[in-house]
Amino acid sequence: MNNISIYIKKLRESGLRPTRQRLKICEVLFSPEKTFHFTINDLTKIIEDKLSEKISLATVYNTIHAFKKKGYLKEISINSNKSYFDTNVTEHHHFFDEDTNELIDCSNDDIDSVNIKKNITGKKIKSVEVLIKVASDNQNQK
Amino acid sequence: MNNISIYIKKLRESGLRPTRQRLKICEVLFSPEKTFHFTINDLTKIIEDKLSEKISLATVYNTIHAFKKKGYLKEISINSNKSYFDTNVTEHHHFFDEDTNELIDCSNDDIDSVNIKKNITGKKIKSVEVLIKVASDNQNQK
DNA sequence: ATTTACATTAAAACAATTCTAAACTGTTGA
DNA sequence: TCAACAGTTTAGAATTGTTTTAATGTAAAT
Repeated sequence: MNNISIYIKKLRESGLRPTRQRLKICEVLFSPEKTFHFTINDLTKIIEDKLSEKISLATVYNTIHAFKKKGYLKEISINSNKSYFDTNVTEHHHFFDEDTNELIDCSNDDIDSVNIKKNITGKKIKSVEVLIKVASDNQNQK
Repeated sequence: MNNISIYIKKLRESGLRPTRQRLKICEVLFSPEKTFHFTINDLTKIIEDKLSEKISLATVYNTIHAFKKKGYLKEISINSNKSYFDTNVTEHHHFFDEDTNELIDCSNDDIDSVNIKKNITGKKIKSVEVLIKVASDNQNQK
């Protein structure tokens, strides 16, 4: 199965028709070997560079949201004015570099698995996210 | 030392002069026995109820930011359009109820302490936050 | 090919936050 | 005491990220 068919499959499974714009979004998101983090703004810029034409923000937002809902993307919990997404949808945690505003994946070498001993009654755990904020030694906490 | 003097001390230590508006903010934040979570909007509403007059958003924002910088308040990492703050500044973690958009403190009974094995070179760990998202059993992940 | 339901788009709306500029207040020092 | 200054409050404007809207365009089913 070639890349395009995979993209079409992902789009359909997310309830979306494969269109030129959405396939381009897929190419940017799912063709790189390494997973990565992005904001909507980042993504739009990358797509417009590759496409050499404008893409509507509304299209980007709606596609990203559908992928997130389907589980093809994860949104990272972070207090920022912007939303950060991750193409790595496996269970993992993050460092956040306050000097550069950059997210960095945590590997199993970096952190022991988190053990939740007790949950809220009547609720189900949907996700567990660890965010480790770091900064240069000589810098104040944000 | 009475409450007012404590508030004045906190304000001065945060680089702010004690004014009527700011003392009211302190009263709402620091007089309750139990710590709590709030958004700027929540806080503004509470203050206006107590004060029976309007307080400018700019005043609330500037005071909250000064307290956060000084460490008298913590901001919780969460992907939401709003910022959530916590008057509990001790190291602890949170449940986030996706049904009600409510933050709930995690106690030591709920979670084992998180062990970071390896850090990013040249950086210092500023904080470690765990966010456990929960929802009703019969509900989809947001 | 026609039809229908869904997509794309630019622009408007919206919400949280930050900025601005004018009026105000508390403090300091003549 | 009171002028002068530094910092404060305020309403409203500006900014930013995101969502909605309504008109036009396109994919896919018949």
